[in-house]
Amino acid sequence: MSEQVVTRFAPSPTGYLHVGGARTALFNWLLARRAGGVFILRIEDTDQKRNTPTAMQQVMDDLRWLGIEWDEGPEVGGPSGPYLQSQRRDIYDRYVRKLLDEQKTYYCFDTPEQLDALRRRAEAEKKGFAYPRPEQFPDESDAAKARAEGRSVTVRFAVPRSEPLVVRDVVRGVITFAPGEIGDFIIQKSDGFPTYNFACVVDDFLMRITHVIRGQEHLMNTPGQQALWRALFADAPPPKYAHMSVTVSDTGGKLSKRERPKAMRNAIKAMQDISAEALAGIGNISAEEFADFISGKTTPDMVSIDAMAEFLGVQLPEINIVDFFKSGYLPEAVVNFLALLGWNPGDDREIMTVEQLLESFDLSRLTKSNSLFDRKKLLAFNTEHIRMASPEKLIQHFKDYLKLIGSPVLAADDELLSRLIKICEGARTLADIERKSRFLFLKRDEIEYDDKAVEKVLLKNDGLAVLVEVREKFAVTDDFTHGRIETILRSLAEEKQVGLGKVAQPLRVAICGSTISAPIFDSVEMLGKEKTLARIDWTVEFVKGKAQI
RNA sequence: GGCCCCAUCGUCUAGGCAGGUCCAGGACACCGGGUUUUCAACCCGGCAACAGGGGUUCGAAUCCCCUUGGGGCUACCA
Repeated sequence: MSEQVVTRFAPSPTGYLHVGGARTALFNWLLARRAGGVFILRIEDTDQKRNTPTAMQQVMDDLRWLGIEWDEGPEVGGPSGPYLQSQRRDIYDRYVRKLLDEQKTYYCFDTPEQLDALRRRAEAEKKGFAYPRPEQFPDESDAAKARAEGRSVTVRFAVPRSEPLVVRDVVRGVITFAPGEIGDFIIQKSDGFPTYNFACVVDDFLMRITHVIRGQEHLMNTPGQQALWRALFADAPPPKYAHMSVTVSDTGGKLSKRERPKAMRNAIKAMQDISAEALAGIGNISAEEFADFISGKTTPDMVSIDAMAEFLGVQLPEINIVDFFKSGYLPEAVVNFLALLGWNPGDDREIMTVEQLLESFDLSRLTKSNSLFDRKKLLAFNTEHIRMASPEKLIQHFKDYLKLIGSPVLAADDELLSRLIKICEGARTLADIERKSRFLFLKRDEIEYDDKAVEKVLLKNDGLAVLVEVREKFAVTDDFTHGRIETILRSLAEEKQVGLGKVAQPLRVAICGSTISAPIFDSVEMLGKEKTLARIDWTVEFVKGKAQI
């Protein structure tokens, strides 16, 4: 029997791909690639209410950005399609029918209120809730009658109670659930759609999945799913299950999409004198919605949150994969970091390429305990991956990044881009490189002068006077090259018996508006004589005007 | 409340299954110093952990039990 490994990533399309999902996808992909197997992307869109139309595309884009390609799934097809569960309803219906005929499942007609009451009673009695299975299962005529009366009809799986349910987990070993502990769960909803627990089992079988790597939040689903598997596919061996540790946030609890709205809310609360009305306008939500958001009652969608954050200049914690892209991270760094969240190669290696991860990945080295998402470590990884990346790759990533954020640096040709990248050696993110370079591509009136920089560097310590001297020296040289510029600045500093910083900083602020830029000699050379002189003139004028006020 | 999982530096972890080689190793963070035209990067040094309590054993971070703490699930969500 061929032992081909088949894994899958099965997201529900409710929004962007977030770090937790990306890690799950990565581990499954790594295992499949490592084993020369098949990696499937399956979209679990069985909840009509939660699906968002653009989510599937977003998830696919994000996976591809990370370099995770699927062998079967949307857009690429495959022998077990369709890969959207919403398009497989007839398949699920057949299996529900089979189970119904075999008396392994039964119809239910409860209202939400009735179920609620049942749960409350269990809680009051300090017992776990398990649906009370009827002595006699309702038959087809009962179901037909209920439907005719407009009552909701669901189908529940009668979970075997003769013996404990035993789950063998790759990470956690043998886990035993007492008989009756896992209650009869719904496999078909009243709208006719299958539930996750059912569709998942059917599809894992039909798509011949051999390994399921997923988050620990699914551990409690496993005994039920395995029981279902035995009821449906007794002859086929179930997939091996590996439940990974959960990634927790530094603010406590499972890392989730709520992180960003939460941070936004806190930021708004911490701010003085901001107009609720204006902000609501920015976020394109009503005043009521805004008030509800601040009070914690509701959460606007991500577009609103992002718009408000951008308007207020608030840096929200990255949580979706696309957030990291926007912040200037390299996919290689994100992949590397994600891989080490709950897994390690068993030696001291940390910075690893995808190829190295592929060589080393092994299910037996998944860790059991939860891990905290440490952004600072990711930053360190990113710094290292920028350093390691080949010039070709880095320039491509940089261009993708510039395009994404709509940077003026996009105007640069490849030669200039590679020079910018080179002189910004040591950058932590692509955003650093962009920030240090963009002044070259701005018109004079687009440059924003940082008040503090002007104050500290130009108004104090004769900064302005030094700047004027620099201008005079620059004006009389025709050789406006890196070497010449360096000579001019260094000799001026020497002449004045001051450090180079005293000369370079005023010039830096003059040409880019801030104390942070690419190295000064390169910056001046790239900007060119004409623009440099013009910016100095403009700055001198601007600062003089400011000093008078 | 019920069920389940987990527990080594601030954080991610190695070591644990096959107890002595671990007065616990690495990385990030942090602190101090160096380098320096800014921000970074870089170099050197330092701080820092086996949750607590019982066992088992000649010997326990490693095995067992309890306590405590953290997390997950408890939906006609996935």
